[in-house]
Amino acid sequence: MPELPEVETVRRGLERWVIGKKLKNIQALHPRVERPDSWAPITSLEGAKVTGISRRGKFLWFELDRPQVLMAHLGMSGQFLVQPIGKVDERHVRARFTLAGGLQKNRELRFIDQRTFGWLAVDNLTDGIPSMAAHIAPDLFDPNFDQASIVANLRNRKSKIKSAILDQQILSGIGNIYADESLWAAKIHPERICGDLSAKKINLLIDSAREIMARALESGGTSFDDLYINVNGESGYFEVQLEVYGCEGEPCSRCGRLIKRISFANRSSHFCPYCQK
DNA sequence: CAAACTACCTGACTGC
DNA sequence: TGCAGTCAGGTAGTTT
Repeated sequence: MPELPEVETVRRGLERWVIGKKLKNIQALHPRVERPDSWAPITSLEGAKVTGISRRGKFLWFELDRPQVLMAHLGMSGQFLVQPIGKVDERHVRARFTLAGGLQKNRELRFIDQRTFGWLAVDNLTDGIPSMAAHIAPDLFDPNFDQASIVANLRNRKSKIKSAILDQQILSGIGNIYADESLWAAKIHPERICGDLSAKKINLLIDSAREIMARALESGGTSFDDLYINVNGESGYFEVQLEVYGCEGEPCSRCGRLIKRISFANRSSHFCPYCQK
């Protein structure tokens, strides 16, 4: 569920509530909450102080006062919530950390995940990047994002453009919502072959994605229900600005034709059949 | 190798 | 009301 703007909203919330705290009484409450290739059980981080919260694409990690990091991915339904200790648990609490020290007392961090595609892990850094995120390309807001080389890379591909922009190893952060929204903004049909698009068109697509995600971030992310909420439990408001995602059968705001939904690569694509040839 | 497909889960909703 | 089918914001492993 969460894409870059939602994960970044969560990161900022964690930054505010968790930096400077020590992780205590760590509990893993579901057999799949830890990635099988975690370098150590998350409980081994007992007493670690959080010094920073970083992100690449949709991957998050907690920097600690020790060489390891606590790695996290929200998957389709993961959430972090900061709650008073002892407050009744939400329905799918998968892990818990008491936040010790600092000014606000008696708070705990909960990792909640209905569908269990999210995970936590202990990981190590190489050149500042955890091994579990090393295969993920820089995202559209990363200073290392090299747009010219990504455009060149895409122009050499034979896959459908939407599949390519969802591939986190080419460029990261874009998910199904922002892929559809960006393709609509750039007037590109999701099934167009990458190599058939001009460099200008691909640049427009990436610029559109960056601009749309920046606006979504200002609104606190996109959410339709309580499956995406920030660390304070609040929903984002960007859904009111969506042009195509979830708008099947509604008129396109540019041309008035009805938005269509098709299925490929096991997921839905929403687009305007007139604007996006 | 790149590209396409499948599996991994729970739960809400739709139509019969 | 029950039950089968569909759908959901993601990634990783396998197959072609």
